[in-house]
Amino acid sequence: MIEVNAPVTMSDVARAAGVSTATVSRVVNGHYGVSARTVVQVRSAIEQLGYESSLVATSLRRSRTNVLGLVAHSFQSYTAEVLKGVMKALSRSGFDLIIYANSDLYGSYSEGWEQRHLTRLSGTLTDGCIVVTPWGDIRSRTPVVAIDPVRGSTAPSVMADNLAGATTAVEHLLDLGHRRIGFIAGRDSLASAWSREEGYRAALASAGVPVDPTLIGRGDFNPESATPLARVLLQRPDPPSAIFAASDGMALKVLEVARELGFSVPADLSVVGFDNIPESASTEPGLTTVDQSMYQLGYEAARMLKSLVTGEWDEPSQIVLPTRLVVRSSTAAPSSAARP
Amino acid sequence: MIEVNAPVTMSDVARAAGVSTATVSRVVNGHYGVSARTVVQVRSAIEQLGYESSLVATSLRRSRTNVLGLVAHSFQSYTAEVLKGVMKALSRSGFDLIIYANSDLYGSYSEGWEQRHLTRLSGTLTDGCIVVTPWGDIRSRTPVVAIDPVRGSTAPSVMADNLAGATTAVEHLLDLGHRRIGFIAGRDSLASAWSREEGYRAALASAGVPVDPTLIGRGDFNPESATPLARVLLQRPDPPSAIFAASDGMALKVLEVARELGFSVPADLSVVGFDNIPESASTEPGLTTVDQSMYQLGYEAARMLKSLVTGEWDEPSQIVLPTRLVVRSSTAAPSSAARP
DNA sequence: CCTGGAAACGTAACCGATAACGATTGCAGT
DNA sequence: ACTGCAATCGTTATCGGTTACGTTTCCAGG
Repeated sequence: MIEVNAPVTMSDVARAAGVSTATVSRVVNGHYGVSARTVVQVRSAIEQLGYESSLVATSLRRSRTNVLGLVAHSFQSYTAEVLKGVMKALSRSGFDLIIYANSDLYGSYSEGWEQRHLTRLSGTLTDGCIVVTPWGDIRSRTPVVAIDPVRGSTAPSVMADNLAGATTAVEHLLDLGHRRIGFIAGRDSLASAWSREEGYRAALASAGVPVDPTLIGRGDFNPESATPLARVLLQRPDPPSAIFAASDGMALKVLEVARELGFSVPADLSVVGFDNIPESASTEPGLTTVDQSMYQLGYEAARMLKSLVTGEWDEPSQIVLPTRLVVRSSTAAPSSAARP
Repeated sequence: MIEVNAPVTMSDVARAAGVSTATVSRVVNGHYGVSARTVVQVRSAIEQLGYESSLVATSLRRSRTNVLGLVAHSFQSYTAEVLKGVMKALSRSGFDLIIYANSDLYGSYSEGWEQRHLTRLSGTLTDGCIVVTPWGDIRSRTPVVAIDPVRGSTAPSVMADNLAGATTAVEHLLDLGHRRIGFIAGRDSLASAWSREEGYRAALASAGVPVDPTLIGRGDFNPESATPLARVLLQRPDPPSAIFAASDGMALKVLEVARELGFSVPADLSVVGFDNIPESASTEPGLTTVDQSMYQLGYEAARMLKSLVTGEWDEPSQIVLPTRLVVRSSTAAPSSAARP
C-alpha cells in the first residue's frame, strides 16, 4: 500500500506513463484515439499512483457537476421518505445528491429561503434540483422538479392523485354510514391541499350530502395546526361522526384530541388521514389513511430530474401517481347514539 | 428582472464595473484593500448582472469544497435522525452536505462500499465525512468522524455512553423484580454492541444474578435479525420474564413475536430497547428504552468534523454522550405465574 | 518511391476564481 | 519636504481537467 498524502493529479499520471495529460484524459474517459499499448501503460500508472480524478476540476471544465439537489422547507418523516426514493433512483446513476432542508422547527423560517438557496446552487453546484416547499413557484437556471407543487404551477412536478385519493377516503366513510363528516384542510396554496378538499366535496356531492362549511377547519399541513381545529369540531354540541384530515400528521393530532376529550375511536368517532406515514401504522388504533407512497414520489421526481438534466426528455412533465386506501382500525360505522 | 441564461462570471462583473477580476474577488470575499467607492461600484454591478460566484471554480482554486459528506451503510429512522442533527449543526455554517447511503435493502450491499465511495469523494468533492457503518475502520485523505464506531477504533468518533445506558436499562428490570432476563445483542463488530452487552453483564453481576448464556441471542442490529431469536427465547419451556434488546428496531420485533405467541406485554413479558427511535413512542404498548439522542450524535459529529476541517481542533477526539432511560409501558414487575 | 488518409498523440487554449507579486498613490509622522 | 507604511489596484501564474486543433507516425494503394 502506498501512502499518498499529496493529491495525485493527472499530470502526475502522465509523467509516470510518459504521455501527455490529454492522453491520460482520453484513457480515463474511454475516448477514441489511444493505442492499446498506451492504454495499458496509463492504466497501470493510474493503479500504481492511486489516482482519482478531481470531481471539482471535471465539473468546472464540463460545466456539469453531476450533483443534484433536494431542497425541502422542512425535514420530517414525509421528507425522509421522499429522500429514500430519491436516493434509490440516483444510486449507481453517476449523480450525487446534496440536500438542503430548513432545520428550523416546522420550517417556520422566512419565506423565500428555498429561492435564495436555489439561485446560489444552480449552475454552480447542482445540475438541477428537486424542491418540496409550500411556497410559490421557483425560478432557476437549472431544471427543477417540484414534489407536491403549488396550485396552478405548470412547472415539471410529481404528485399523487389527490383528488381520487380524497374522494375514495370520503366514500369509505360514506359507505360506513357517516353523513356528518368533518374536514381539516391543508395549506391551500398547495395543489394537493386544494385537490383533497375537492375530493371531499365531490364525494359528498355525489352521495347527495350537502357540504356544511362549519365542519371544515383550515389547517396548513403542520400537525400542530390541527389541534385547535379538532377541538373546535369535537366540542360542538353536534360533533361530526367522522373527520377526514388532509394529512396523517394532522390526523394523528385529531386522534390525540379525541382521546383527550373522551371520544373513543372508532366507536364515537372515525378518523381518516392522508399520506400513510410510518407512524400511522403503529398508533393505537391504527390510522385508516390514503397511501400516496412518498417514496415513489421521490423516486419519480429524481428520475424525471435526471432525464431533464441529461436532456433525454420524453415524458410528460406533470406526473400523477395513483393512491390507495389503507383501511386500519380508526374507522367504523357510526354508533347510533351519534346520530341526531 | 433581467433574464439571464448564460452564466455571469466574475470577469463580466469586472468589465461592467470597470475594474479587474482581482478587485471583484476581493469585494466578494470582503477582503482588505478596496476603496469604499470601488466596493459600491462592484456591488451594484453584481446586483445588476445577478452574479453568483461559481462554487466549483472557488473549490478548485482553494482546494476546499466546503462540502461535507455523510456516508451511511443504510438509511433507516436511525440514519434520518442523525441526518437531522447533522443538518442542524451545519445550517448557516457555510458547509453543504452531500449524502451517500446504500439504498439497497438492509444495507446488505457488499462490504467495502463505504471505503470505495470515500476514496472517490475525499479531496475531490468533500472536505471530510461522517461515516456510520458497521464495517471496519476507514481510511481517507480527508478527516473522518465515525458515529458509533467499530470496536477498538481510535479514530475520531461520537457515540453514546452505551455501557451506562445498558446498565441502567437492566437495573430497571432488576428493580422491578426480574431475574431471568434475556438479551438480544447487536452486531458485535461495533463498539456500541459490545458495550451494551457489557452493561447487561455488569448489571446482572452487581445484582448477584449469574449470566445464563442460553438467554443471549446474537443479532446484528437489523430488526429482522431479532425475530427468530425472540422466537427461540419465548418458545422455550422456561422463557425469560424480560428481554433487553440492544436496539429499538430489534425490540419492536420482540414485541411482534410476543404478540404472535400470545404473550401479553408487560404482564407476561417485559421488553426494553435501546435508541429511542420515534416509532417506539407510538407502539402499543409504548416501548421502554434507552434514549441516546441520535439527533445529538449527528449534531456533535458534524461539529467535530467542522472543526477538524477548518483546523480549529481543540476538543477530545472521542466524544461520549450521556443516555437516559425512558420508561414507558412495556415493562412491569414479573407476574407471579412467570416465576419458577 | 510517393501520396493520401486515418490513427495516435502532443500543444495550448480554455473553464472561473484566487493570490502572489509589483506598481502606484495617499497620508501621517518628523 | 522626505520617509515609510499602508491602502489600492492590475497582471499573471495557477488549480486540474478537457478538447479543438495541429503534428507526427504508419501503412496501404498507386
